[in-house]
Amino acid sequence: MTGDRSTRDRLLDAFETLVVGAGSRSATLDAVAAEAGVSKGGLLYHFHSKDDLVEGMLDRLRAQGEDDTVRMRQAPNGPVDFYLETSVDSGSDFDRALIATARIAQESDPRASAALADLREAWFGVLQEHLGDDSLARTIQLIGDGLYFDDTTGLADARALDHVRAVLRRLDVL
Amino acid sequence: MTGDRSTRDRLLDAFETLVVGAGSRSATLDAVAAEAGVSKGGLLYHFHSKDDLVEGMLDRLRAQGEDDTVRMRQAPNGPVDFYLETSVDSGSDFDRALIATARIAQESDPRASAALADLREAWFGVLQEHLGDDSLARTIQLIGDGLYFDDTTGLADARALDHVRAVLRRLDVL
DNA sequence: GTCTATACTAAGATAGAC
DNA sequence: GTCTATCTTAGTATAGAC
Repeated sequence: MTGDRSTRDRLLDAFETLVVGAGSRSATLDAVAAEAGVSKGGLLYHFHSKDDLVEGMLDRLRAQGEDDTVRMRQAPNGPVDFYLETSVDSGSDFDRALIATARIAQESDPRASAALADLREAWFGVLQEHLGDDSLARTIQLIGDGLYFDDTTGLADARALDHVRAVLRRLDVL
Repeated sequence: MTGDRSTRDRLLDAFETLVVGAGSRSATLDAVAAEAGVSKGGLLYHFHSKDDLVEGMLDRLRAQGEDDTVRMRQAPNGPVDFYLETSVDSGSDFDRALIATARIAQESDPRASAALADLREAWFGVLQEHLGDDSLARTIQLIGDGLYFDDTTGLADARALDHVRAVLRRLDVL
């Protein structure tokens, strides 16, 4: 068990990086292989098709998502602040997988949409459980979605999170 | 001045429809021409390239956006409710143009990002002016972004808007 | 102003050597 | 398990007829 990533993992990393950076359209087999430092044939040994690459990414995302909800429940500053903070892209592996998945979901891939929907349901569950208030939980989830959207569209505002915290304090949530 | 749309407009409509439905990758010249009921050659007479199609769409979006901020200022239930309501896709021409543009922005087209940023700045200006509160204006804008994001990712919740209104009433905004 | 035909290019995928 | 070479398809764009 060294820190080395397997070729398979490096290929998934490369795929996500390219999808995040320029859309799945630009994440061609050639580009993914080059980014991972592997030949196209090498890539196709691990993943039979581009579609297979998506499946592999979603499998990894699901595992990462389970870890995330556990951390959300146990977060020192509470699940709400944890959720908001992690809605802004911190550059983690999980963020990258999430952004890549959302992009692919928007290109009408039902498997990606389903994976995202599952994740969101889990997050909402933790928020609802903690707040005991559907409207508040939904609204906070929407704020998280907004932070996330702005980030991925290049519209991010550095002070956005502080503004949100100020408003949530008025609602006695933080 | 009849209700007929010019071929040029029908081509832009078709382009937006395809981008919204399946991403700009699927909005091929063949597909756009077919959707508009024109041959590929006919399309290329009006728009010299796919890129030209994007420019045409952005020009139209800017004009639609100016109309929208005027309506937002004059909305009977106030700008906040107008903004939130129009953040959910109502199927209007403007919504379609906006969703198409956001998708193209996410594929790293700086012109699309810039057009979106201008629109958002205008909306924020109206919210800020009406509320006199930066934190609240930003937070409401994020909620709108969240509503919009959920809509475009197939995660929309029919009751989301009601939940948001309930929370905003607690803040004496609505 | 719109059409058909076609050249060019890029991407996905396969086969088989090493 | 990874490589090179190659086939095939699909998409962009041009040329020129009508």
